[in-house]
Amino acid sequence: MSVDQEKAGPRRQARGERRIAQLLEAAANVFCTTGYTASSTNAIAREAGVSPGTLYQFFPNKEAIAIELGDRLIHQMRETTGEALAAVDPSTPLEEAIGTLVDRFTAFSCQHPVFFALMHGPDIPGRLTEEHDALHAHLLGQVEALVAAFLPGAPAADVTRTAHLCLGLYKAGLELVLSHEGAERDAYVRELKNVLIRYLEPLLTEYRDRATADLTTTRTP
Amino acid sequence: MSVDQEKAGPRRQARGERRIAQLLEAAANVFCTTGYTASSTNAIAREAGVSPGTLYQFFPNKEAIAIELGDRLIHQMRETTGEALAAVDPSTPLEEAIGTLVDRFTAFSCQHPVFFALMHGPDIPGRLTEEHDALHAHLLGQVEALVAAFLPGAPAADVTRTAHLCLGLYKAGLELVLSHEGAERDAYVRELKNVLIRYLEPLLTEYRDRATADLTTTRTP
Amino acid sequence: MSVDQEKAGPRRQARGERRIAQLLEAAANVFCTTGYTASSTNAIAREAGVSPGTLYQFFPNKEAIAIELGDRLIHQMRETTGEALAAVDPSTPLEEAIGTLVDRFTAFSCQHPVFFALMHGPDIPGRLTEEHDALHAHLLGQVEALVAAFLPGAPAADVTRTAHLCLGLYKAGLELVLSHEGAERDAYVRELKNVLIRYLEPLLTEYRDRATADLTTTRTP
Amino acid sequence: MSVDQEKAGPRRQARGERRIAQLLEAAANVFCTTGYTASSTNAIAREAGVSPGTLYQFFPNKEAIAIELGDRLIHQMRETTGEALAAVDPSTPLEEAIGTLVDRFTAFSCQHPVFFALMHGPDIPGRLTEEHDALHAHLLGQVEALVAAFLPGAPAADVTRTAHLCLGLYKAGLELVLSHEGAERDAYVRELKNVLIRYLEPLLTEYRDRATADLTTTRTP
DNA sequence: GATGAATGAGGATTCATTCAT
DNA sequence: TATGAATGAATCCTCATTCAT
Repeated sequence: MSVDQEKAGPRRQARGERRIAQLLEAAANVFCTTGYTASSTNAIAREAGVSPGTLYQFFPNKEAIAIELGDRLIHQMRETTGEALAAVDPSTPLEEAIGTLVDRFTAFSCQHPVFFALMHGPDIPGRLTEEHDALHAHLLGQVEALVAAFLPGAPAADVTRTAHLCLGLYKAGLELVLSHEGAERDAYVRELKNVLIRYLEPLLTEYRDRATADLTTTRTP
Repeated sequence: MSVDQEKAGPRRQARGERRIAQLLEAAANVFCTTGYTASSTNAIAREAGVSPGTLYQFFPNKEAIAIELGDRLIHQMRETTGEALAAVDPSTPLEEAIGTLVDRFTAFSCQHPVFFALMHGPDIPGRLTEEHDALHAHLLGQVEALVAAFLPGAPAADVTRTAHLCLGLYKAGLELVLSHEGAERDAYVRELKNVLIRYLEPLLTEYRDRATADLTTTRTP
Repeated sequence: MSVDQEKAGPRRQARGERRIAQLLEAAANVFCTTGYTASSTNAIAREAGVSPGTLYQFFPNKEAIAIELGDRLIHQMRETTGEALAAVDPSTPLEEAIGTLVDRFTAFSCQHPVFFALMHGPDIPGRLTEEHDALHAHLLGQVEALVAAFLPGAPAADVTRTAHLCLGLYKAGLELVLSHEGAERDAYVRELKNVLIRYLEPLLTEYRDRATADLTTTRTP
Repeated sequence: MSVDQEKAGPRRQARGERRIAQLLEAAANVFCTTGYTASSTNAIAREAGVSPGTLYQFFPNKEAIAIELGDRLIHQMRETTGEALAAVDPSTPLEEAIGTLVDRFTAFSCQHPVFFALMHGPDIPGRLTEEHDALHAHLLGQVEALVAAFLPGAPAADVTRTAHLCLGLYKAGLELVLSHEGAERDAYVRELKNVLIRYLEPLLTEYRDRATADLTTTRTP
């Protein structure tokens, strides 16, 4: 809290931040080219141009790197896609909403390929590791919020299930999108939107009808 | 001499075949619990209760194990789901077709959890290793055949794309199915069917209409 | 000793002999292409088209194979080059003797490349393994006999030393001969002869003179 | 920062250099006692008193160790025997030249027994591995230069062949020298010199005469 | 005799992580 | 902070040899 610390502290922190950013970028590259499981901390350090020791000065282990990377991706995503999410409210036509969301998110994923690498955890279904869990949980939370908004009155279990499905379908579609280019990629984007729209549309009307019915039922005792 | 061989040969082979089956079963377990990439041949041998050397008497490396495992799964799948596939022809109502297929395939996947582990290749999108490729290619081929049958006259590129999508959606749904149990699992199965039906239904009518239009155009010159 | 044994015995032995020959031939091939140290018994068995177990029915270990191979080579060599050795007596002019011997032995080595592989033991000077020792000792014995014949009256130590040298020089030359072909190989053969002739010629005259001197000294007291 | 590097850098390098020297010395010992092919990196690490991982921090594999060892030997040899080579020019009487060279080189080989172990490649004639090749090529180059100097006007092929032979003869002699001690060793050194002198002497006069003849022929047309 | 399955120690090599400087 | 050397357990895989059939 002394003046000295106030001067040195930020400078150090600044340097530390640069190192961390550098390491995370390197990690992103390595994760993308090698896959998370097969990536080694030594390889990340090498890619970052620092020694292994330096890496461990900032991260206690490999998983921590992935977690931090995931967190930063979440933040960046919020900044990039936040307005899109905000602009989407239940009054938006579904087609438009899905269109905007998928466009934004696929654009983000294309710019940050590591996003996909992190989403695809180490294969074991059920057993999620912390970093993938964090990323997944975040996305799921957002999707759940959206689903809840679009399906008012739907039971929590249904909302969760629908959100899980939407996220899963999106990830599946994204994989195909990322593994193609040009016109074909665009075609996959289009189809992914169709999948989601067609799946959700009936749910929307179903719950709208049900809500009306409930209303009627309630009003006419 | 021929008698000798007839007696001894099969006996040897029998023991070997048992070992192979045992190793493959062990590998399936290890792949499921550890994930393919993180699985080690030593762990597989240990699980099978044999020495590492024994494993290498039958398989040259880890990939070969996955390949053989995949091949056997494909065969078993053919036997188990073959009639379902055969019974499905374009005259079948889509809902019924999808229902049967998804039921059969999810049942199979639930009985052979390693099937999912092998379908989920080592994280790196695009870079497919041989064993996952084989499995994936087989499934894709079947799906393509189905899609082609249901969308007669569709351009090859569309068929392929649709097949890719269906398979991807199925895999995504399967992951959710496998990670739930009981009633919730059933619910996911239902929703997975809905996803596929709703996505494909419009394509069917679209191509049917187009075919009719072509017919009309051709007939009235 | 019964009739049965007399019938079966030889037949069995004949079969065994064939197997042994087959294994030794395979071993020769493997030793030549892989080098003795790096050769594996499994590889030899595979090359011979038999199982590892069969190999161990005839040879207790890898070294025994090399020993037997060496012994057979010695026998074959005796048959092939024996007359050459026999024909060489001190009355033969050195040039002719060396010429004949080198020709015979290089011809033999070219026909049996494993001969060289076995002569070149596992690198460690001094530490000779049994099989190479046997081969080496045999050759050395023959060379010593020759040297002793050509240098009558030479002290044993000198004979041994000269023999060691001649054999060493021959082996060095042989390596060069074997690693060339056609005219160049012939040139190396010629030069190898020259090396030996020029080295030994002075020794011959030296000992002849010394012998004469001794004679004179003894006669004129 | 530069100060840091100037301070830290060399210190690190110093430690590393010491380790490398230590590892190379250990490797030399192991190669000598076990032979190159049969030597294991684990054994080398053990001999050096470090863990296997440490070895691999400095050398990517066994061959790299041999290569570096060979390189250092070449350098040491240059320093130790360089003046001897330099002092030898065609005007030197052959006997003296050979005497000096053999004395120097055998002295060096006796002090560095691994030199011989590395010269003796892995048994397979023709198939040279990089490390032995480097050493061999270096020696051959020097011998060729000498031969060319002593046999002016000799065709390149003859020079190369003669060099190959001299080197081979030297190696053969060296093996004998190394496997004896005391007076007997000296005797082998003497004989090795004799071999080389007697083999080369006639070549010298031959080419001298030929050169004179050419001169005469040219002058008296 | 012959087979081929079985062994387990040992080979090269990698890797997450720690530590002295 | 930063370095890079150090670790040692774990990786994949091989090999000489044995054993039940």
